Order: sequence, then C-alpha cells, then structure tokens
Amino acid sequence: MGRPPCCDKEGVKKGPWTPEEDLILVSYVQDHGPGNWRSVPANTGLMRCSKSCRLRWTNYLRPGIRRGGFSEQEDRLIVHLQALLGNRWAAIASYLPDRTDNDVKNYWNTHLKKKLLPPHHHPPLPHRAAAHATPSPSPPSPPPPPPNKGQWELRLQTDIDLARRALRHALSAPPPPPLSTAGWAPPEVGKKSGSPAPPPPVAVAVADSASGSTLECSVVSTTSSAAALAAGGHLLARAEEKAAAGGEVALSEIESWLLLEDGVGAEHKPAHGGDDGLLLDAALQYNFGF
DNA sequence: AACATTTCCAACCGCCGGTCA
DNA sequence: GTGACCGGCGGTTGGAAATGT
Repeated sequence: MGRPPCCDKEGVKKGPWTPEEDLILVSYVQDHGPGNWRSVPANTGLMRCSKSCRLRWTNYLRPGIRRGGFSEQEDRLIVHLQALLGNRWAAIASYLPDRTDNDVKNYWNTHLKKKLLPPHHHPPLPHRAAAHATPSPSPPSPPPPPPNKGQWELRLQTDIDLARRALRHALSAPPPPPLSTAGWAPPEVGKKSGSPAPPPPVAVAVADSASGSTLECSVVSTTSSAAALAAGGHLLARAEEKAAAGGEVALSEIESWLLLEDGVGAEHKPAHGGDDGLLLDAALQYNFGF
C-alpha cells in the first residue's frame, strides 16, 4: 500500500496563516506541548498539513522569538558561524537563542550574502568551509556517524577546525573584512518595513486578533532551544544584556570564542592535540548541556 | 500620482535521518 | 532486518511592501 503523503494535497489549506488559525494552533500547543504534529490538524480541525503547523509554530508562534532588526553583533556572529558551519542554519540559529533558522537563513540570503560577495568576489568562503564542514554526499571522509555525544563532538571538532582554518586564512588575506567593526557596515536598519515595529511576539499578536482573550504562551520552547543554550548563545545573551544595559557589547567575547587564536589555544592545548579541541572545550565549558 | 523595479520574508517543497512496530 | 511514519532541515518560491523613476 502506498505511503500516505505527509499531507494529502486536497483539503489542505496553504498560504498565509490567519490569526484565527494561529490562535487555534497556539492553544493546542499550549495544552499539549509542541510535538506530535501529525495529530495537530486532526485534533484542532486546522486544515493544515502537520508540517505547516510545525513550521508555523517554530518559525513564528513559538514564544521568545525575536524578529527582524538584526544587530551588528548578530550580523557578525552569523557571518562567523556561517563560515564555520556552512549552511547549517538550524545549527547557526541555535547560537542565536531568539532567532529561528528560517530567519537566519532569510537574513543571510537577503543581507549578509550580498555584503560579503560583491566587492571583491573572492569565492564564497562559506561554501568552501561548508564543503568540508557539512556531510556532503561526496566526502571521502568517514561516514557521518550517528550523532551520539562523543561522535558529535568529534565531528564538530573536525568541522570547526577545518572551517576555522579556512576562515582565518580568508580573513587574513583579502580586504572586505567582516571582522573589523570599522569596515563592517551595519545593516540598514529599517529600510523597508524597516521594522518600524517588528510584529509583536506571538502571544500578543494572537491576543490582539483574538479580541480579548489574552493567550499567554507559557510553553517554554523545549525543542531546539536546548541546543540554543549552547556556548555562543550564552555569550550572545551576555553580550546582549550588556547592550541592553546601554554598554558596549563585548562581541569580542564571541569573536574570540569563534576565532580562538593559536596563542590562546596554545596555552591550554587539549590533550587530544591541536588547538581544535579548545573551541570545543570552550563550547562545552559554556554549557552545551550534554 | 502612477508605474516599474527591487527587496524582503513567510511559507512550501523535497529530501534525509531517526524511531518504532 | 525491514519498511513505514514522523520530524527536522535546507533550498526555493510567490506575494506583499518599499523604493525609484
């Protein structure tokens, strides 16, 4: 028997979500928690495919999502992470606790990529790094092991090493430096809708549309946000706290974390050799939660 | 003021890996 | 051991809004 399509194309609504649908979905998730998306359409009466529900939740309705208005610090963090990890948007987004992978991906494609490519189009480092960093179909390297913790760490370590070398090399050579704050033009904040006021967090939006019934999203994101507490996330959070306090953001913390120089690495070089481990150690030290 | 072009972002699509019966 | 189901991810697209002429 044929496998039923993820969502039978007929009778499934597509396109933009209405406030009513949002409300239904949020209410359901509030009651049952995120997950078991398959049952969401059936139990809620939403004429949406389960995937669509999950996507809507993770990218838009999930509490704590910040939308638009990427800060300069985030810009640079994304650029660095993209260089390190390639187009692993979910992984990158996990370092930006309040951002979704879709948001990061969109922001990269619409803003950052343009900034990095045009002036002197040295071949997109990301892709090179990614070519190594991602378990691409071709690599002769050992097959991607099941991501148990140890294996994951090893793989991450290797990925980061390769990417870091490429990144450092690229950054030390040509002009257009994403690193230097000076040469790094901040995104034109508020160009288009310019985010005069980015859409309010879900609960508010839903509450508005629901005309009265304030629906507070108490559902603490438990899915990817576990990873979101990764090292960079902590650093960023701290940086943003400082920023919120009006002070200069010590992005250097993040940057140094991402681009740990050999000198530092040499100091407490890990037992397993190479400065590679340092980054990983630092990451783990910052509570990867494993 | 009207039209054309560009930019941006929400959502869809297809693929992949993990889990479970 | 195998196949089906499910969730997650990255790439891509279409429509709306903003900007330029």
